[in-house]
Amino acid sequence: MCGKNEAECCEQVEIHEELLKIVNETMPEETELYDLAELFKVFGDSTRIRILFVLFEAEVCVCDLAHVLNMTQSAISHQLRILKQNKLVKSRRVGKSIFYSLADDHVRLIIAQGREHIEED
Amino acid sequence: MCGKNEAECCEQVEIHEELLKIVNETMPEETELYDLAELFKVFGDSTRIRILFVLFEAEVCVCDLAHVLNMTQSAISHQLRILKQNKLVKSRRVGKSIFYSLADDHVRLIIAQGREHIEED
DNA sequence: TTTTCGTATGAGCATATGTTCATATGTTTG
DNA sequence: CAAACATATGAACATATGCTCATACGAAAA
Repeated sequence: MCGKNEAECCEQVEIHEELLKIVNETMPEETELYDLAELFKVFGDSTRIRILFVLFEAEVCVCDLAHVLNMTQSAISHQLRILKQNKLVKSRRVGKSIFYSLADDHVRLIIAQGREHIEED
Repeated sequence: MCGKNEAECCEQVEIHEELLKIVNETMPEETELYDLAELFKVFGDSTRIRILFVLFEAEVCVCDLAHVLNMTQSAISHQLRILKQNKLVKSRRVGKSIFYSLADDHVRLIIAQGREHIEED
């Protein structure tokens, strides 16, 4: 580990204090950091990503999602719950079925940015 | 579970076929879906998010990151490895220290979109 | 060259996560 | 009301993940 005491690290003392100050000013609250990580965690699963890509095209019921993605109704349902809790999708009941759709356009934008990133070189 | 056979689901047959066709056309390759999820997984941890917020402000060495975020050098180093592998940060050596900085601006954009989303209502 | 400093990394452990299975809930139909 | 259908949910299990500890690596200084 570096430095013998708090202020001494990498032989930089002033820069250190400066950095601490700036970071303390710009770093979001603990709650927001946690919520942010929580949000991205939702995007961090290929099953949920696939569900979102289907919802980019149409409003569909759980049953169709399961069929199109070739997965169990239960698995899909569990993931939809997570997507809904994080307000990425919304649902409405039509008879026995429940149709899911995108909650807002941030979802498209975030995924678009992600695609741009991984398509570099 | 729904439907007795493949084409029969929620009493919708044609819509089903239509959906399958559209999804097959627009759904990215398995590899890309996996990479996308992998990328967002990187953003899905508050420690890494905090590291990125520091790098938003300045180019810093591992030691300073550990100090500013009040975490072990090892823990920070492990996370930096993940961030680097996914090309979110880059590094350069200066003497004994290694300075890390943002790899590109997609990082800022993605996090900005995320913040917008969680700040709704 | 040996020591010191800054960083990287592998093993181990505790926790988190995704899927399956069984079952519950809610709606429509007979 | 009972049966059938669509979806939701809890428990269990296997895998993934983040941190710690010990240690290795790499560069600079003695």
